[in-house]
Amino acid sequence: MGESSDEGTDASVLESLSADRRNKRDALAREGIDPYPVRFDRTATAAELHRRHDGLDPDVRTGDQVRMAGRLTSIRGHGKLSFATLQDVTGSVQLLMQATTLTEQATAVLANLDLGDWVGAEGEAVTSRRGELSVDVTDLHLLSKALRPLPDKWHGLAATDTRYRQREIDLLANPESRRVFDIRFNTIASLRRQLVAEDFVEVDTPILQPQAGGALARPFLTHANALDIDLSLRIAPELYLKRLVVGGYERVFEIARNFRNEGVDTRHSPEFTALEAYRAFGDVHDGMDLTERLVIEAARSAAGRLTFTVGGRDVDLAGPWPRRPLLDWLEQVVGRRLHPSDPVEEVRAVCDAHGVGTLPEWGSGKLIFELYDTVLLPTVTDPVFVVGFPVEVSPLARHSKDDPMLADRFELAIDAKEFANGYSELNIPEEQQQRFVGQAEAVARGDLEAHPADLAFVRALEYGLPPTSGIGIGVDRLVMLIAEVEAIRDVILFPMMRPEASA
RNA sequence: GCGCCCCUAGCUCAACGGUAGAGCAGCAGAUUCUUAAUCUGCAGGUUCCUGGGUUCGAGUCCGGGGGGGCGCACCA
Repeated sequence: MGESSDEGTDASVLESLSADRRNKRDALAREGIDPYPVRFDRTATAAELHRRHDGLDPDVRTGDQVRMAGRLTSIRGHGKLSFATLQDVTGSVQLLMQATTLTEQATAVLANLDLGDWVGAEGEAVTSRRGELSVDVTDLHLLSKALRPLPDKWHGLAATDTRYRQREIDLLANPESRRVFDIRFNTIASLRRQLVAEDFVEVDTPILQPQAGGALARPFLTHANALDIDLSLRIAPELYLKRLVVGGYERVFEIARNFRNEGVDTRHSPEFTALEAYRAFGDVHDGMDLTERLVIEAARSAAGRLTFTVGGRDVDLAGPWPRRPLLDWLEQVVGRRLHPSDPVEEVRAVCDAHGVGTLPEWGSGKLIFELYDTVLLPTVTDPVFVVGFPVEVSPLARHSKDDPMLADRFELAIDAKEFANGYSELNIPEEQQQRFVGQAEAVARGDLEAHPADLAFVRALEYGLPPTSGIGIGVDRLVMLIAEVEAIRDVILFPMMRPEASA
């Protein structure tokens, strides 16, 4: 927001609201009540209390003495009787506070309470006359003071930049935001659980790399002072993971934060999360099988269903998902069989006819890929595996046994977006070397996104990479689908933003 | 990068170019069954910043700057 806001110059209102809260805190301290106690022993969460006592008649005393802790989200003073809502990680429970039965300390704390304060409450589980499960509080502890007022309890927090910059209050004020991130973490937990169950080992590989490989993208650059060398932030963990397979880890995966120095929009974040998994002795078909299992089970586990609606479009994840050869599908749509071996001018003409923008240095394979990306992909809603991509745009994938210009590679398309990618890994060192040379020529032509030659990787292949199936899944996009949100920023806790105005 | 839109009280939002308002939150009071509690009263503002003008008058219209959103292009 405005910027003269540091230094306390804009001050007035917020300052006085905070001053009130500060004064209450200090008042308690003067009465000998520590406003920042070091610990509190909780004996029950809100969910546990509801589990134990839901369904009781009104005005019942259970005899169950509990100590609850959480944040105060609502206070309804009623003279000598007050109601409050205490919210913890599991849910919320009502506090019922009667002046006649509160301890002296509880009375003092209650008098100096504000919305947003962390409190610990001791008392008996009862139901109110209206039948709501409540804690009939006898003692009350301030656990930490909220010196700043929370957003509107009913309308929540709507200002988008505040939601992203101060995610903590977005989570506090907007249950919807909390729901989305619960789904995110459940999704990731499910992916991890499944892979571990299938004997994959979770590993971690370098984020700072001498050269960023494993994908085609512009990297972020940085510098290591100790070695006086330039480094890139990784754009994909692929090459290191395959080196681990060379080293004998037959099944590995990494849930990797990747960094790409490219556009920021609803579907792209410079910092995003990918799952990559490699499995020795498998091929591209095993990769598709694994991808389908992982995605379906993640959706079931995190959302409890397989149908989702995003932006008015219905997506059904129920399998098995169709597998469509790219060239067949393209033929149906453009009315002509294309192949990477076709003369560039002819493929380019098809691109022109379908309004696909091209660059002069692109070969037939790249042009075919662009046709897929801009003509075919946007028509997808339910999941489809597209198989058989030009080798020209797949520098790390094995060529197909019966067509050396096509790679044994799939992309998983859902809702007009690429969700996953995978292939039979190229494990022939000389061919990998040759592919890198081809990419180097692209660099020479000015292509900023060609794959750099990685000699350490080729050397690793020379020690022998077994036949290997590899997959990569875009975790953020998967979460967007399962949580039914349209902006990638809504599934990333702290998305990249310009810094707030400096003091 | 280009185009369109937005920025008003702590929060959510009003104000044909005409004295900046409401709800919630806050403060004071009433209230032992509320749960968006209710009732009475009070207070709360450099309208993101900055400069100029149609002019008597700018939150509103124009220029510059800042932040954000959406769309297009590149990308996953």
